[in-house]
This record gives sequence, structure tokens and C-alpha cells, in this order.
Amino acid sequence: MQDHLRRFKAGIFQALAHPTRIAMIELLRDEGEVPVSRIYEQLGLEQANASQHLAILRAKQIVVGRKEGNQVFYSLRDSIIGKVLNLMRQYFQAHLNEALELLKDFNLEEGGQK
Amino acid sequence: MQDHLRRFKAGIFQALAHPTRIAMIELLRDEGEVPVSRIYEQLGLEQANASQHLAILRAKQIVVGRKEGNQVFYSLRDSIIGKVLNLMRQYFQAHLNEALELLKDFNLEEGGQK
DNA sequence: AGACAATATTCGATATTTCGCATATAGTGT
DNA sequence: ACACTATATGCGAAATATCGAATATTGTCT
Repeated sequence: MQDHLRRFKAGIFQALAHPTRIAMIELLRDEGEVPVSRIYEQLGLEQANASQHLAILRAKQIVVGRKEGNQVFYSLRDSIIGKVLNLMRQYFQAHLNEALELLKDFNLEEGGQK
Repeated sequence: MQDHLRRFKAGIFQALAHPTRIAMIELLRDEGEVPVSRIYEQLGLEQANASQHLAILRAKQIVVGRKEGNQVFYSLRDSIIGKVLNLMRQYFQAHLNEALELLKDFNLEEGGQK
């Protein structure tokens, strides 16, 4: 019973657990409602890739799409998600030093981006 | 530049994106500082599995361990993470109906737990 | 209906995550 | 040093996530 709830929450976090999707959410938070083209152009993504990530956000209902003629306009469904990202920014700032260390490690591990 | 920051955030969310780890964080939020044994007994986990999940939380510095004699006591490093989970609960409640639909789908897909 | 534009879905390859089991490390007591 | 307890780590298998390329869907215009 409790576990279902936790799976639900974990699912939301999973949806947030990708840099591209975070960028998308931040974009929607800042710009309101935008067409898909705006999203992948702004973020420099392949159209298909953007659509896949949007599908994930849609599946978790973090984002909603509104069809208008040829295009689909996306927006955040609930400002709470935006707030979560704001809290994360606070968190990041609160631990800036450690975060920088972590970043260094990340980048070392990966060498180059994929 | 921005991307590093997003990777950092995504990494944190990734760490939160597992029901077991959410349970752990909620336990620490509610009980303060507890030894590992308390964690895996309370949550019904294998000792090794609990330790692996704790390692992940430790790597992201969401959790800190304090050695005392034979045992290691864990606690949340920053209450902001607890707040994030609280926000998530708000989110869950705000969209209870849709959430229930999602849960149904989840459970259908999986059939049984793994 | 046919051409075109915007978005979505499918497929296959590669990478990452998760688990259980086995083993390793570190601290305590004799 | 040895046994014992608490916690951590390494390994291999199965599941999941990610990407780019190709294709499908849906809407618009003529």
C-alpha cells in the first residue's frame, strides 16, 4: 500500500532524472506554453529525441499538450514541479562547494559527453 | 555550463528515483539518525541491498554516515530533500485522481512485483 | 486526393540499473 | 590472534533507459 505511493513518487523522480527533461521543464516554467519546435530548437535536440522525452513527461502527467492545428503546445501541468526544481536550486546553492566536487568527479568519470 | 548544473540535478533526481531509496529517506526524515540495521529491518530489505542503496544516496551526498563503534548511523544531510518529498506528497494529493489512474496502469503493466 | 509540415512512434544497438549471492572490510571482545 | 557482528563491495544476469535512423500519424493547403 505505502509501496505503491512510493513507486508513484519514484516514477516522477525518474521522469525528472535526465538533463534534457530538466531543461525542458525549466523552459516550460519560464516560457509558459510553447510548441514542440520551440523546445527542440531552443535546446538543440533532434526532433525525435525531444518527442521521446516529451512522451515520458506526458506519461507521468508532468506536462500537458494542447493541439492547435498543426502543432502541439506543451506546458507544465502543475507549478509544484517548478517549485521542486526551485528547491533543487536552493539545495544546489546551499552545497555549492560539495556540488562542485561532485561535478568534477562526474566529468572525470565520463571523459567526454556521449 | 548550464548543462553541468542540469546533470547535477538530474543525478539527484536519479538517486531519488527508486521506491526503496524514497522509503529510506522518509525513514531518516522521520526518525533522524538511525543505524543501518534499523533501516533494513524496518523496510524488510536484504542487508546487502540496503547497503547498495545507501551507497547511492551517499555518493550524491543526500545522506551522511557517522561511524560509531561497530555501526554506522545514517541521517539526511539537508532537510531540503525532506522538503522535496513533502512537496511531492502535496503534488500527489493535488492530483489524487489522476495518480490513482496512473497507479492502476503501473500495476497492470507489471503484473506482480519483481 | 496529393504535397507538405509538425509531431509521434518503432526499431535495434549500447549503456545503465537492480538484484541476490558471495566475499571483503572494520570494529569489538576474548 | 580468533571468533563474531555490522556494514560494504564485487560479480554476473536480467531489466530498463537512451540514442539516432527510419517510418507513421495528423493536420493544412491547393
